[in-house]
Amino acid sequence: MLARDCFIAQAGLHLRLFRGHVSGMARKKNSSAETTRPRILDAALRLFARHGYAAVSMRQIATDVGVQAGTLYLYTPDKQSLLFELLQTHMQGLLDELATLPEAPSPLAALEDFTRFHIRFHRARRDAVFISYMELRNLEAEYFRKIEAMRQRYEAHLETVLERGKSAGLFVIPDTKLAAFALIAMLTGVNTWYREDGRLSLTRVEDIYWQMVRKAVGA
Amino acid sequence: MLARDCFIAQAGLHLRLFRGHVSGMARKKNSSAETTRPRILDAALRLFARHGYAAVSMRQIATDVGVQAGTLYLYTPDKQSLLFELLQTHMQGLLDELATLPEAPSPLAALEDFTRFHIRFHRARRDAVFISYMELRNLEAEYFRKIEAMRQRYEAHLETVLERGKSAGLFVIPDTKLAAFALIAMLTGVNTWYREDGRLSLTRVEDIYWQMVRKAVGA
DNA sequence: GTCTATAGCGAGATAGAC
DNA sequence: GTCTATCTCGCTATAGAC
Repeated sequence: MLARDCFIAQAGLHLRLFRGHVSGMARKKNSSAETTRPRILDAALRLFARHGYAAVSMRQIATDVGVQAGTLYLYTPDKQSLLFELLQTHMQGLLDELATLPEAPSPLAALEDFTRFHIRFHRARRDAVFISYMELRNLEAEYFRKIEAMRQRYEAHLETVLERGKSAGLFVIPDTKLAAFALIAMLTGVNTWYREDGRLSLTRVEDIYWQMVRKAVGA
Repeated sequence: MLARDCFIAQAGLHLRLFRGHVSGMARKKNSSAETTRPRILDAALRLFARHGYAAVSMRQIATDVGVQAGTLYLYTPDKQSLLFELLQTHMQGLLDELATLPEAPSPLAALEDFTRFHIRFHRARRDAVFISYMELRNLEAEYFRKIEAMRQRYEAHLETVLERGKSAGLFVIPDTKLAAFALIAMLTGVNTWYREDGRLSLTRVEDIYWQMVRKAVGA
């Protein structure tokens, strides 16, 4: 609680300092500054996914980026902020890309679009997905609520699709909320076993999962 | 490998010392010795599940049990052995209980039995399940392989059921392995949202999931 | 069988030189 | 903008008293 307030204050301060610095200078000669921060986030993403948030030290992240540990604190107020930013960026990207899906002509088409989108997006960002599911508990309460709210907006999209198909008499679903949970868990599960050099292409996997999804909702 | 042998040797040593002490004395007044080890495992299970293996300190486990940190090392050679024993015990329990399921009269009945068993068992041991999925990466290679092999034996059971139903013309399944992965992910997902005080009983949840499973395999 | 005490190490984070 | 140096803290694990 106290730690939380302290953290928010620090995050605000850091943001202000960082923006002021960028807008105040016209030079662009030393481009490492613009690329260091993304590289820190990339390294943190990969290391957190591989070893777990708690198991990764700031020193490891720094080594991976090629800077000293102290340098990290020019770009983030602390380790927790790094995690939160990764999760928030991931969830926002998920919602943004979902919003770009074209309006489907039918609930069935909308469900297929969602199925293929979910598999593709989650596969492409498997590290972020893994962190999103595993490290939520390491977020302080306020941050946790924000990420959780974004996740629920994503689930709500699928629920709406299912509800429409049910109302139109196309789907047979005993419980819309449970069906949404079940389908998302099933689709996300692809990440636990799929390998690029396996016997199936991702498109083929999409096809097979779509068949199972379609049958599961009784269409 | 070395660590494991070391652990067994030490556990044996400890057992011998302990027995010698008890048999040498007639008293039984201080019974804490028999209960301390299980209590350590219980505490570790709960804390690992809640905060993650790397985030939990031996001091926290000791505090939870009500002993000093140093005392833990009378019952386990190190922290990693604690994790491995929890995972192994869980997986063995899963396989043992699966083996007690009565022979089903048909592949459809066998699939229903599996579905309900999986939901019930995984719900009852959610902490161990969570650790099994999250903390595998914290195991050293040798330990990892052992747990992984047990998991594959469990999956093989479901694949066999699906294959039989497919051969009998009861199921329509484009790919048996993918269907097994998909169903297990879907069923395990119950743990992420189910609450004892929610609107649905676990039996009702089993019913609803079984309907979805049955339709997904085309039966 | 549990305690206190501590060795030895590495963590997160900060200060100030350049 | 990055470095070196360092503060303070908590960790795993061990030693030895009782």
